[in-house]
Amino acid sequence: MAIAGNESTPGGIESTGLRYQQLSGALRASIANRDFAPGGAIPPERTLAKRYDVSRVTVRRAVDELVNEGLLVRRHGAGTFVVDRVEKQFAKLSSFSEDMISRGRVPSSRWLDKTESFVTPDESLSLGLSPGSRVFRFARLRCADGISMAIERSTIASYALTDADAVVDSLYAALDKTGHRPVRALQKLRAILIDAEAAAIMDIEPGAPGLMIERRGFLADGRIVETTESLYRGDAYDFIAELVEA
Amino acid sequence: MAIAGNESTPGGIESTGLRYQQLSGALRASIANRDFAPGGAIPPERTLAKRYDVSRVTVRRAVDELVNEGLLVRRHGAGTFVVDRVEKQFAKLSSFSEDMISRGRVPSSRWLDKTESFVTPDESLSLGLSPGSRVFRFARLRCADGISMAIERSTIASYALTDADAVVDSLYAALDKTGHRPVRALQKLRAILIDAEAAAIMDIEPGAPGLMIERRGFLADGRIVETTESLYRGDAYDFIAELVEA
DNA sequence: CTCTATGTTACCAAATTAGGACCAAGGAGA
DNA sequence: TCTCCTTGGTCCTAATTTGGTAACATAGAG
Repeated sequence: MAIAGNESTPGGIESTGLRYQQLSGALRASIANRDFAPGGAIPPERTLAKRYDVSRVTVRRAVDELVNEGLLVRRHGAGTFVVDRVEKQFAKLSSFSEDMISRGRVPSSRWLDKTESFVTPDESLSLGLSPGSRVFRFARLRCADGISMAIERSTIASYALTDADAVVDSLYAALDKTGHRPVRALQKLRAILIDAEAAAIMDIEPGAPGLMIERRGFLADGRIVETTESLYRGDAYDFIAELVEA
Repeated sequence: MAIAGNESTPGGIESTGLRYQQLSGALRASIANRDFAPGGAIPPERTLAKRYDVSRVTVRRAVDELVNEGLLVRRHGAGTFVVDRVEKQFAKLSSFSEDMISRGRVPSSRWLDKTESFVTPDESLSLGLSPGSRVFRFARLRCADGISMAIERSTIASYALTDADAVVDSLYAALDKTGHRPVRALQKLRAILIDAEAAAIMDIEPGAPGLMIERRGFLADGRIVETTESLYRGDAYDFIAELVEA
């Protein structure tokens, strides 16, 4: 298989134009799809160069990216290996309920939304669903000891749940029942100011500091089953993570 | 596709009539629509010139506008790229400079403090040092491509460095030389509002969202060699973490 | 006329990519 | 142990692509 060429796509999405970026994307997909087994070696650089019809320099640059991202590890003379994340277990961010319980607080929540509808174009991209697919939407106000702590908005691919009411308390418990609980997740986190709408729901002042966390949950086969946007109160929540050397 | 002509719009909004402004508007839209992927390259100038049927000079002026607005970045010999929010690999233990270099951005910093002194009682606890021990203190304004990104305040156990001036550029590089680079770290992260003092240093508005990260760096033998408080601009920094759901 | 926006052309400089050579580390088998 | 092969690590040269810059021409507005 060769990487797509560099010809322009007049009405469509632009390709980056840099071959090593296209290649690193292809490799990233192979890792996510488990084409390259976690902990196992990926094909040697010379093989990849032939397979994708690029030079070894380009392969090395593409692999460099993934090594920098921590997805791959090189071992001189042995090969390049997919990092096995199950053994690392660093940066384990526990779920809201678990987190609250471990702090000796009582978690509760109020439903803001619990519906089934069609994907938006944005979601069809991020969930990898075809336009017109159905999804479940859940939104909850999360509280600890009766004090509002966060707003959680989840979108779930329709194949993962029988119906919206299958989620009574824990979303992940419901996904577990259908065998669609994510085994891996990517989280993106940034600091924002809490806007008027969210502030009203949480009964706090607008403009307060907040943490926005976007999570994409992956199934074992690489499909994205869940996207969740969580907005945490900055004045009430700390995140702790343990890091290891890259 | 060609840009709309120059005819006047009688009752409507005044079109500028300058082709490069129309073009920069079209490009701005393409960026907003994600037709040009964030972080990816836009088509080369010669391609844009052909596609929009304008000269390369005009393309360059249009691109100049977007570069000045900070939406695009040029890289000689490589292409012009859509600026993406910095995504920091939260689970990866790397220093600011290493992180920026690996992303192809140019790190720089301004020293705010670089001294040797005695531990405070607080620090003697967190660093595990006996009262009266000496420590190095470093504080820097961190920039990427000349734009302020964070304020970093580090305290280093004195055994880990020969003298304060050993840190020229990268703190972790200096620690590496003496064999005292942390192999593990604990980070605590929370959202805050940037106060007047920090805002003045970073040249931004007070009250902007920020991420405060406290890090304790451990040596292989378990000693804490480093404590760092970093204040990141919320509008310029994303943190990403990959995790395994329990 | 001048001034400005734009087009055309040419060439320079920097980055990517290709392709190759050689070295060093690791593993497999005699 | 030793040898041989594979694999990543490093260096080089050359071609191609891409942005950087300059000189000059053209058209329209004032």
